[in-house]
Amino acid sequence: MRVNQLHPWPATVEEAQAIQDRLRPQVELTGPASFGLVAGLDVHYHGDDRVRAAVVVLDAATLEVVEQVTAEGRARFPYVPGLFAFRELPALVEALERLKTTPELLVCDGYGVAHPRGFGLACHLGVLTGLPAMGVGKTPFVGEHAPPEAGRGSWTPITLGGETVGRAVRTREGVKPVYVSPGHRVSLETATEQVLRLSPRYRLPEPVRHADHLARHPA
DNA sequence: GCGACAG
DNA sequence: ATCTTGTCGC
Repeated sequence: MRVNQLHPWPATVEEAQAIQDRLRPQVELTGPASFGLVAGLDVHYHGDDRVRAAVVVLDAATLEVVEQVTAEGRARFPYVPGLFAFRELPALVEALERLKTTPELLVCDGYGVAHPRGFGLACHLGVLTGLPAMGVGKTPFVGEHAPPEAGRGSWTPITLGGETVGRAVRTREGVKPVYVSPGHRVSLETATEQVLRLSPRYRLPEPVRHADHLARHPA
């Protein structure tokens, strides 16, 4: 698929933050409610700064793999909480460009608008591709939330500065919740519905599990 | 000031 | 993220 050209690469924390602040107004929090093809994205780190990005496209109805690609690269930015996207973006964009199919939803390993400046990795990828995108985090990052009830499907809001920016969603009975937030062109309601639909069996959504596996053990 | 902080 | 064994449970 075609991805917008990457903006000039930031050399400092201030420049990276400025890019986030400049792109943030482009984020849309409404969009389609259902999707035919859904992509999971993940990045594996190895060595000092080597990264391998993986994108796996699934049929949303059957959860069968339709296409999978990887891309190798280097992390071109230090790890700074809140600027995490700048480590993974180049490799993920390169992998997306290798896709023959065009997914209708990107499920990212990380956060969307539940972010210190309201512009996490899922927002960044959504804006660059123009596709609906959502973030699924494995650990709490920003804001406040109460633990959801133990049953699968229960959730509680994640609030930040009085705003609801995401949800802690229980995808498996009695297992730690995942932290869901919209990235681009999806509502929080749809993101919640999708994470549950895509996680019929494990804590993490199938597309992300496939991407994680592929990034670690490339074909 | 200090610690904590998506992956 | 990564460095790492065994163990419990479905």
